[in-house]
Amino acid sequence: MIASIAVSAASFSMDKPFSYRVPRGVTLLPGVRVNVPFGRGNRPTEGIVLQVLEGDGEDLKVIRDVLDEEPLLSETMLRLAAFIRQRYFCTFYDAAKAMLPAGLWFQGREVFSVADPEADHTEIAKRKPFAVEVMDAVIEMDGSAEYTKLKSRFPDEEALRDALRYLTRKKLLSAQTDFLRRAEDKTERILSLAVSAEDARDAAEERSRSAPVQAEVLRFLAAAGNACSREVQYHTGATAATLRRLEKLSLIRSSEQEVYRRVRFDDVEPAGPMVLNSAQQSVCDSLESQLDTPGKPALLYGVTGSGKTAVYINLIRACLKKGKSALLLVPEIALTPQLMRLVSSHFGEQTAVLHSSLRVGERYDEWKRVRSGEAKVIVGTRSAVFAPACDLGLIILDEEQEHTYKSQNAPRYHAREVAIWRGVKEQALVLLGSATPSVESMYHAKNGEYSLYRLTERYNGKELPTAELADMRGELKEGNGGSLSHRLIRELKDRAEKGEQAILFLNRRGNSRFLVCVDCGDVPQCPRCSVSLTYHSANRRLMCHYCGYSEPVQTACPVCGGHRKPVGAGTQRVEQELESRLPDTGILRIDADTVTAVNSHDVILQRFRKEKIPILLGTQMVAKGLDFPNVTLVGVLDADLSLYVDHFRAAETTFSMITQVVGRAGRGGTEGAALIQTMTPENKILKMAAAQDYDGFYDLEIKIRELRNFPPFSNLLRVCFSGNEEQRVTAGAMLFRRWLEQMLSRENIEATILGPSPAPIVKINQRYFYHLTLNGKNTPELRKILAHLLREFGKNKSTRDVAAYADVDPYE
DNA sequence: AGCACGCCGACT
DNA sequence: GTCGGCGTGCTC
Repeated sequence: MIASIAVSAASFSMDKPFSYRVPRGVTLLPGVRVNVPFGRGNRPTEGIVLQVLEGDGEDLKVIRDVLDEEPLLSETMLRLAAFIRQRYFCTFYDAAKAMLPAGLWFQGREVFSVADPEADHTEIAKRKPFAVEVMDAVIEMDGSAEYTKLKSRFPDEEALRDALRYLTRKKLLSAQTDFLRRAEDKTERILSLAVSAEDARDAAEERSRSAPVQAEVLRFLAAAGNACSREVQYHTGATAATLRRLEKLSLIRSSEQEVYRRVRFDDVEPAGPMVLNSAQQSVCDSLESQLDTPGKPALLYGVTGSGKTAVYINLIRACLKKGKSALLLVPEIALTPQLMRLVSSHFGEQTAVLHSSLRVGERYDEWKRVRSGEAKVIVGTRSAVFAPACDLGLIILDEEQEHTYKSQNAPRYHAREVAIWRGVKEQALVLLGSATPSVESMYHAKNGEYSLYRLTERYNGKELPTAELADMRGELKEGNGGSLSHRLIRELKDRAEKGEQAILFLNRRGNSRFLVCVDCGDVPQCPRCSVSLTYHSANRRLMCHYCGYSEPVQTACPVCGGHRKPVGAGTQRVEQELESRLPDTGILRIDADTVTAVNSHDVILQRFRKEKIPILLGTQMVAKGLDFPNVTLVGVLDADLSLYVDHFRAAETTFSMITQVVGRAGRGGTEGAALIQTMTPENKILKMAAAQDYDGFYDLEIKIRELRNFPPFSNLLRVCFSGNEEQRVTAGAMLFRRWLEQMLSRENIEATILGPSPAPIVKINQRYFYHLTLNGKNTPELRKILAHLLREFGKNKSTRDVAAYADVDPYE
C-alpha cells in the first residue's frame, strides 16, 4: 500500500502530498499522523495521512511509525484543510495545525548518546575545541543528552548544531528522535529566596557590579517574598538563564505550581427556555425553520440591547432538540463572561469551551468531549470554528464584524469564511449576528446571498440611548486642555448622585505612555524595532511590545542629558483627572495594567455590578457585550482617534465601536444617554454613530466602497516580504511586482497593484517588512497565479534571504 | 527551511 | 589529508 502524506517539514514552495510505502501488516486510515523519514538526511518528520492507495511502492521510503490509534481529522476536516491551504496560501500542515488542539501535537525529541565509549574524542576531535566541549557535556550527562538540555547549556544554537553534526559524522555520537506528546499540564515556576532577605541583599550588593541583573532579581525577591518567574522577568529584565544561574548558586529556589486559567461558572443555576418578545419570537421561528433546510447563511442585525443572545439560546435549544450540535463563536472569551454564564446556565454539562487561554490539557479534554459527542454546545473564539462537532446543525458568529475572527498568523483564515464552508458541506445553518454588521455581510444580505433578519427595537421597549457629540475644540478654547469636557463631568456627577452608573470608554488600544526628553524631545526607541519604547510605571522599565526588549528607566536623557518625563493620555491619566475633578466619586479602572489574569477581568466587572461603583473607566474591554442595567451614561473620550487612520475599514470600525459602547447605556429600566467627545463634530460617521443610524452609515459607506473598489466589490490580497536587509526586501518586492504585472496582463486579469510600501511597523526584531497590495477579485485564477508566484519566489536564488507570504483580506 | 554535496583555499 | 566556507539543488 502507498500512503499520500502531508509532511510538517514542507514549506509553502514545496508543499504537496508525498508518497510513502506502508509497512506490511500495518493498516492506515486517512487523518492519522505518522513519523516519516524526510529529506536527504532522512530526518524524522511528522506527517498526516491524506489518502491510502493500492500499489507496492517499491522505490519509496517507508513510514517509520504510526502515531495515532484513530484518525484525528475526518474526511470532511481533511477537505477543509485543503480548502484553507488553497484559499489562504499556507501549507497543508499549517492548516491542520490550526484545526487541532495544541495538546495533541508532538514534539520531536532528539537524544544524542555516546556511540563508542572506548573512543578518545579529545584526540579525534582535537581540531574542533567546541565539539570536544559538547562531547564532554554529553559524557557528563551519563552518556546521553536531550537536545533541549544541551541547548540550555550552549546557547549558540548554530555552533551547537554544527558540533553535533560533526560528532555524529565522526561516529562519536549517535542521534535518535522520538515523538512525545506535548506536556498536558501547564505549570508556572514560583521563585523564592533560598537565603534570608538580609543575606540576599548582601549578595545583591556584592554582585551589583559583576552581575547587575542578578542583583536586581535578589533585591526584587527580597522585597516581594516570592513571585512567579514571569513576574520576576517582567520587573527585572532577567532572562530564564539568569534565573537558572541564581538557582545553581543556591541563592534562589523554584517550585512548579499548576495554574488554572479556566473561567469556572460554579454560581450558575439551570435555566429554562428564554422568554422572547414577539419580534424575537418571529425571528427565532424563521431561523428555526431554516435549521431544517440550511441553504444560505443568515444575518441577524439587531440593535444593541435587542436581545440577540436570547435568540441564540433558543435557536441552540431547537438545534439540540433535533439531535444536532451547535457552535457559538464569540470575538474574545475574556470579554464575554456574562454570555458564558448564560450559556452554561442553559446547557450545563453539554457545554464545552474552546479558546486559547485554556491550559493545553484542558483544551485537549474539551476537544475530546466535543469529538465524542458528549458536549453539544461549543462556545469558543476563532479557532473553535474547527471544533470536531458531531452532526453539526448550527454555527453562530456573534459580533461577526469583529476583526478577531481573522487570524493574524498562518493560516491567515477568517472564521466567517470557514464557518460558511462548513455550513455548506455539513448542512448546518450559519448565523451571523451583530448590532453593526460588517459592510460586506450586509451587502451580501441585501443582495439575497444571505437571509436578513432585523431586530429594530430594544428588548426592554426603551428607546436607544440618546447620544450627543461634545465639541472638544470649544473646551480647548475655554482653557480646558484635559480629556474630560465640562459637560461630561456635570453628567457624571449627576448620575452618581442619583445612584446610577457610568461607563467611560477610552478609544485606544492598551494605554501606552512614552518617555520624552523635555529639552531635546527625544523619545527612546527600541534598538531592534522601529517603534518607541513604552513606559511601564509598574516596573519602572521601558519595554518594547513587539520583541520583548526592555531596559530600566534612566531619568537623564542619553542624547542631551536633559530631564525626561512620561507622556500619553492613558487610562491612568484620565483616572487622575477624574479623581481631581470628582474627588468623592468611586472609579474602577479596567485595562491591561489592572487585568492580570483572565479571571480578574470578570472579577472587576462583578465588582462594578455588585458594589455599584459610579464610574467604570477602560479601553476596548468596556465596549463589548456588557449588560449592566444600572448604567445610564456612556462617555466616549476621543472618538476621532480610530477614524483618521489609513485603512479602508477605519470608518466601519469606528462606527461599530462607538455604537456598541453607546449601546451599553440604558439597558435597565431607565433610559440611557451617551456623550461622544470629538475634535471633529462635523464628521458624518460620528454623527451617524451618535444617532445610532446603521442604515445611514451603510448607505454612505457602501457607496464609498463601490467608488474606490474596496470589499465587498473586490478583495485585497496582500503579499508581505521580510528579511534582514532592507534593500534586499524592497528589491524582492519590486521583482515580485514585475512578475505579477506580467502574469496579470498575460492572463487578462483586472487588478491593481499597490506598493511595495513599508509595513506600518517597518522593522521588528531586526527584520524589515514591506507589502504589496493587490486589489482585485479573489477568483481561483488569481489565487492560482499568486500561489504560483509565491512558490517561484521561494525557489528564486537571488531573493533567497527574503521571505514572502500572502494575506487574504488583511485587517490593519 | 534544512540539509548534504561539491568545490576551493588554507592550514597541518 | 582535513576542515571550513560558500553556493547549489532537492525533499516521496
